[in-house]
Amino acid sequence: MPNNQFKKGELYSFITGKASTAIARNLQKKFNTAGLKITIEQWSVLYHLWKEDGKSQQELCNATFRDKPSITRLVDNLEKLQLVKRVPSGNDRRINLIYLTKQAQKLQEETMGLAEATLNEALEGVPQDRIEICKEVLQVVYDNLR
Amino acid sequence: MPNNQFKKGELYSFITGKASTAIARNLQKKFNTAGLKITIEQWSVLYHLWKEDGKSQQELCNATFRDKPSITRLVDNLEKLQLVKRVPSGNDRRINLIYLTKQAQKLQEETMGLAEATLNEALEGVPQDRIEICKEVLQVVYDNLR
DNA sequence: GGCATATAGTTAGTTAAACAACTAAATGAA
DNA sequence: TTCATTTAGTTGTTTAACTAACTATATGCC
Repeated sequence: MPNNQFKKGELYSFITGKASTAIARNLQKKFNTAGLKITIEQWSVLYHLWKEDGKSQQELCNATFRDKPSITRLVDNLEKLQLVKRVPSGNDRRINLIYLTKQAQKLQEETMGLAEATLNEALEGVPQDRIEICKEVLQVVYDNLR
Repeated sequence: MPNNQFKKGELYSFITGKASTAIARNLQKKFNTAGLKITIEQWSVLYHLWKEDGKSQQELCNATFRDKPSITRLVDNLEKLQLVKRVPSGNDRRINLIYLTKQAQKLQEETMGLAEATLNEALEGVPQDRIEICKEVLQVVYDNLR
């Protein structure tokens, strides 16, 4: 018995993720306006390296929910921008460990401030308890499909 | 006074839209498995044409939250697949009206069933009232940033 | 009518995602 | 030790998004 909670007219936004698209575009514009020449996707990789760098590309795949070719090319472009460096692992010669450069470390504070500003705009007028419920529902969706 | 509702550790999923990415991938896999050779993005255009075709490309931009070059190329590819046809508007020679072919009309029922199945999997175990709140929050986010 | 402006759509260039096919290195079982 | 399997990462191809620059047509003001 399917839980037929969705009427057809309601399918669209959930599938296409208009809200997260709007958030990403807003943040990308803030980056551009601030003269920060990085993409949202590059930022999402840096985000996990700021928590702790020296991660392998595979670990970045898991953290960012991207496949291996996507991470290969994102790391390629981040290396071109001199924001990260690939360092071969001593233990396992298949593995690259990805380290932040000094320039990337400088980006953290500024971009995090812009990201918080975007979320504050996005969620203006939404009570905290409803935000919590929304986050929890999205987490279940992710866990159900992963 | 900003409503500083997000702590740093909670930024990531909201911005990157992992839940909607998971939904879109799941549905794309269902299309592939069923032998339906369309992308989610193409489906999102067809979705609005199934409601009513003969829309202009600009109307499709607004409906799908995409810019004009994206719609130009999606319509290009849908035309190559013989799923839509561009028809010049009689009133305004700048405008193309986009009409579904018979083949596209046949796709509607099957793809809508798969989309509902994806959403039922995604939302399994989530009570209806929490789904409603989540949808409303995402709508506010979209309205706030659009 | 004539001209500035706005609107509809296209084209070009860069970045990214999905998939398949590939190389190199590590693992594990006989 | 050897050989199949697994894991880490790369490369090639197609589709799509974003920006900027462009063409063609319509609108509105004088």
